[in-house]
This record gives sequence, C-alpha cells and structure tokens, in this order.
Amino acid sequence: MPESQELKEHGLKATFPRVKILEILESSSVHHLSAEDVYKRLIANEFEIGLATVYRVLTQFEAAGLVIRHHFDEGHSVFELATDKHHDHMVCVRCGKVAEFHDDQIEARQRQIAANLGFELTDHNLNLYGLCARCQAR
Amino acid sequence: MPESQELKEHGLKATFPRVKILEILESSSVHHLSAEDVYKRLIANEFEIGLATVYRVLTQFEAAGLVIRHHFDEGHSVFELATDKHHDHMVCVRCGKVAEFHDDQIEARQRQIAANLGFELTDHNLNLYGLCARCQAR
DNA sequence: CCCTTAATGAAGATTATTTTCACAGTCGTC
DNA sequence: GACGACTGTGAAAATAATCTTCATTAAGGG
Repeated sequence: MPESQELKEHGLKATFPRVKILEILESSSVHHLSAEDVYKRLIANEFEIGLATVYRVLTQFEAAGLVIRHHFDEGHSVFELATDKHHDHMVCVRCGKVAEFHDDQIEARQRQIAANLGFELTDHNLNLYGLCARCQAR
Repeated sequence: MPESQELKEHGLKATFPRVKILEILESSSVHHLSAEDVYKRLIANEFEIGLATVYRVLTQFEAAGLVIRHHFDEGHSVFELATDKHHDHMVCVRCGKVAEFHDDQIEARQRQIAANLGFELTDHNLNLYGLCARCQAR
C-alpha cells in the first residue's frame, strides 16, 4: 500500500514531504523518532525539506491518528507510528533506547484505582526509566 | 522547623530567595507548581525575585532531594515537595484536579517488567487521565 | 565586623516548537 | 493534459521554557 494512499485515507493530501516523512517512519527500525531525528534522516536521504515542515506534518499526522506523540523526560517529543495495540514504554535514560511493553495486570489495576478515586478513566501514560543492558555494562 | 534550617540540612545556604521559595511550596494547597507559578506567587507576595533564580533554586532543590520534578504532558515541568512516600497521579482532563495514589501491586509489576527487559529501573512516571466525579456529573 | 566564596538579577543565549507570509504544488474540473 | 482554487511548503522570525553569563551582592565562618 503506497504511502500516498494511506495519507488520503486519513484525509491528507499526498504531498512529497508528507509521503517522505511517512516513509521514514515506516522504514525506521527505531520506532520512536523526534522531529529532529526525522529531519536529519530526510536530509541524509538527500531530500530537501524544512524543519518547520517536519514539525507541521508530524503534528498533522498526530491529529489524523497516523502517529502518536510521546513526552518522555528528555525535553522533546518523540513520535511513533500509531499501531492497533496499546503499549507502554521503558526508556534508557542514557542512550534513549526505548522498549515497548504491555501488561494486563497493570492495566486492570489502573482501572480499579481510577474507579476507587471516583474517576472515569479515559487514558493513561506509563513510562519506566532506567539503564538498558548495554548502558549498564559501560 | 524553620525553612532556613531545613535548607542547611540539605547542604544549601539559607538565602532569602531559597527560604521564600520553600515557604511558597510548603504553604501552597496545590501540590504541583511550575517555576512560573512559584515566580508569580512570590511577586504576588511582594517579594522581588528573578525568574532565573526561581529556576535555579528549584533545580537545586531537586538535586538536594527537597522537591521532585514532574514532566507532565503540558510542555513545562511542575515541582512538588518531596514527601517520604512515592505516589503517582490521576488527573482530571476537564478541571485539572489531581489525585495522588500509590499501588504496591503496580510498583512490583514495574520492577518485574524492567528486569525482564534487561533494564535497571531508576524511575518511573504513571499518570492516569479521566473525568473526576464532579466533572462526570456535569 | 570583614573577607572569601557562593548566590542573585538582568539580559542574553539555547532549545524545542510554532507562526507568518510569499511562493510553489496538488487535485478536481474541463 | 491544462487551469485555477485552495492548500502546503520553506525561510525566517516569533514563542515558550529554561539555562548561562557576568557584574554585583549577600551568607557565614573567623
């Protein structure tokens, strides 16, 4: 499925910058990229683009439900392609590596806690921080 | 116990700005304040201070273990006095009300997950979002 | 009190992100 | 396939949060 079609299905014109950015997101082995990361990869791929456009497009992708924006404790946002399944994140505070996980027990407990507090749970955000195996070994 | 003594016990000189900022944090009914919030309260209390000093002092307080800095998905940091007990937050997406909670089962699960992923867990951040009882009734 | 050293304030520097605005590109229409 | 309306883009300037620089001032020990 070409990116251009995917964009149109989400109500976005298939412009060159948008297609390229989507390609970068889909082809990256690292699932969480900052706007700057995306920008640098585009430039490295000989694609001329402005950083402002990257920010703009990523924000549009988020609004369109194509990507999810995360605010890790790093001072900047990171984006990942929206997948069907929810997951939480474990971030290496040294190299920035991100591992994804999902835990039904925690999810259930969260619902229970929200109910106990009288809240109607609509969303949650769980991030674990620590040193990844490689960084521990250093 | 006067604030000046509390500061000294944490290895910080008891300067006027630091004492005043600590007073603001201790007297506020709202537990989570941004640097800007603290600054505005100081000014409102007729205490002349520079915003840079507020940032500097809050960062020192964090390093000294006097306060904890949270990175909520709002674009700025918020600080709260460090208490003896760790807790997570449940935030009302409509009125901003914050409820604090702690759950040993979730904490244990987090440690387990981090270990499974090969990470050394150093910190975590769990925020639940939803509608508080009052806002649901609207 | 005085002196050494650390702390503060004001302004400028940084970093991340957004907005402005003139110009170029997309896409439905003919 | 060309036309035109309207949207999208790039460059640069604007914002927002936070930090750093540097000259001045204030803590606290002696």
